[in-house]
Amino acid sequence: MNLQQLRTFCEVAAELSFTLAAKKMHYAQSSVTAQIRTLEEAVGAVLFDRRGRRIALTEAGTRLLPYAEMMLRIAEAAHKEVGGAVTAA
Amino acid sequence: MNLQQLRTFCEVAAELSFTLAAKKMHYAQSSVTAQIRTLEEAVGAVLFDRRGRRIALTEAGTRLLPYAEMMLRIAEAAHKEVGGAVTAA
DNA sequence: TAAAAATACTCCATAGGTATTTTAT
DNA sequence: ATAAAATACCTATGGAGTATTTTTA
Repeated sequence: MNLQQLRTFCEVAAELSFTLAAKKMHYAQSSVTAQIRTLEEAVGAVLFDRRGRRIALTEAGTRLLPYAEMMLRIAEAAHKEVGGAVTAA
Repeated sequence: MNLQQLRTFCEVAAELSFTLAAKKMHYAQSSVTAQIRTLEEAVGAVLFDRRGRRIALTEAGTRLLPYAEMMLRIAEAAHKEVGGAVTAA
């Protein structure tokens, strides 16, 4: 599990489409597929139901979502807080 | 910035030693050095003062630490919550 | 001089891409 | 027939290692 996968996961969950998420994030569609698959392996659960051209969050995916969003928010906050640091105490 | 770097960062901050952190985490010492350097580049700040064989958290490092710990805690919680899922709603 | 961090380098795993195939509307 | 996801395959980057050098207590 890593932050980039979580970003992609959130985007796919928002769009409910691998293809649209890929476009928004400037990834190839196959890269999004791969990222989600890797994330699914990492957490040990299927995150999306693939039903032909429709996808939907599974229960596991639904549970993961708020955690993912939280981590991304914190990562962003950390980046701001620390990146602004001049390292002079 | 990724979770593995943050784990390593927390361990180094706890031990105040690249070498000890490497041992604990079963990394080579040079890998820890590299991870920290990459993380420093990612956040745009030096995280440790290297003073010969002593190292110490910089102010930026001190600021980052609680965020890193928080992200790791949430990641662990997410893993538990979701990994336990049977995906059957 | 001894212990720790940095550096130089090598190797391999994987992330990302393109092209194609499968699948369900 | 078409649009979306999966798959096959390739390449390049970088993550991790070993070996060595630099540094300072």
